Amino acid sequence: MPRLIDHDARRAELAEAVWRVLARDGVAAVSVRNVAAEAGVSAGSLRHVLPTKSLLLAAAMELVVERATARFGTHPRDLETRADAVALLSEMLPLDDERRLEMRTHLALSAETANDPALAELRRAPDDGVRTGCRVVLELARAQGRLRRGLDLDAETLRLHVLVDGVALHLLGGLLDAETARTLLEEHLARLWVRSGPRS
Amino acid sequence: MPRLIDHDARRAELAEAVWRVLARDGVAAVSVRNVAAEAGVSAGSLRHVLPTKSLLLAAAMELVVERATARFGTHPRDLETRADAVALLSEMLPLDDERRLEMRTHLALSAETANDPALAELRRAPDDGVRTGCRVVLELARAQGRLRRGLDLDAETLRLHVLVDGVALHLLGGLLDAETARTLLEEHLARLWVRSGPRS
DNA sequence: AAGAAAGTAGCACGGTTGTACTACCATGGC
DNA sequence: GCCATGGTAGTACAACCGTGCTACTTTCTT
Repeated sequence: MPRLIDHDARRAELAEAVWRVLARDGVAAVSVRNVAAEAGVSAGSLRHVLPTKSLLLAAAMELVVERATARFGTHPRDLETRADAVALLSEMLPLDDERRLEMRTHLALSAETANDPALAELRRAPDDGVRTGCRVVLELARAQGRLRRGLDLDAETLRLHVLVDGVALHLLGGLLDAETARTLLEEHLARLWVRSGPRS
Repeated sequence: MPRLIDHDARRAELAEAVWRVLARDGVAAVSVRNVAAEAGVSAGSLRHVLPTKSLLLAAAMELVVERATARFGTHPRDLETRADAVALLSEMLPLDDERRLEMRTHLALSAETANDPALAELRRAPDDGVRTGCRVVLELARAQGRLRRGLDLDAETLRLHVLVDGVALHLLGGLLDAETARTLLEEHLARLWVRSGPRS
């Protein structure tokens, strides 16, 4: 047997190369050759792991979801203060380079959905992830008695999801800075929280 | 002199052809030849009006802004009820095929900004347009005495802008239907309006 | 030590791309 | 009637695309 490589790790490296090319040079520059060069391997070698371009793009999209859910999953889950809830939600915002790359990839490849049936299925995954992320935050808050009574959790999840995506889009476009983004989330949650009862 | 054509009209036809190819087949399919075929002319003829691909894409982007501002500008401007305000804001949402095409174009070409310096400048125009649209709605409401006192118009414009973009994104992604989109706007405005005083 | 398997690199292919350039056509002013 | 001119179409070219295929290298098993 020859040297074995970790296929998953390799796929991740190549997917990240897609992210970088995408962000730096645009969708049009995402070719098998360019991505291979960015990853420091030959095109033939890349094709050994990801045989078609469609699979390459799918891997790039899948890694976005994987990284985002991992990040969200390892975040501490006690919502001591409202700021903790904001911090948890902020995990889904493009606040550093890594997350900006991920979101740009998500947006660009979502647009390419029409062309590539393999991407069509994956398009829903990030949206679903953010949706359940929002829901989880609200459910945690409710479990800890922070939420006002009589709130429709479905409706509030939807509203929060719209807000988070709107803020994310504006962050990516440079229309918002991190601080005001935080404030927007904070103010939104303030309307859902119990009226500063015991200590929140 | 030979037959003269209306260059502006021609540019608009070609820009709309870009929209359609973009939405139907994805960004990758937007080539000079494909767009020319979609518009029913030859590539050579297209190049006579839009000499480079960069200019073609810029024309597609410019038409988005042009159409959107025209639509917003001709909308009746009396905010008799809150529903009128919602209707005015809805002008900026992708609620019909034309506006869906426009938004998809805006999103896709924004992502391509890195590649094309000519697009980089145009990227801000749609954002600025929506922003001032939101501001205009709030200013009209205030002028007609519908707004609560003590509101920071800058801050509220920003919040409304985030909401409108979030709703627009969700509409385009099929995560929202027109009716709930309308409700979201309505509820947001309800918090800014005077407490149903004289009759609103 | 030897061979088989896994990984790598690279070339070849048909096709498409953006753009330059040229020939052709239709029309308006003289 | 004619020709200059704006519009149209088509071809040519170098570059790049995705993908198939083949040689070469490396390493583990026997």
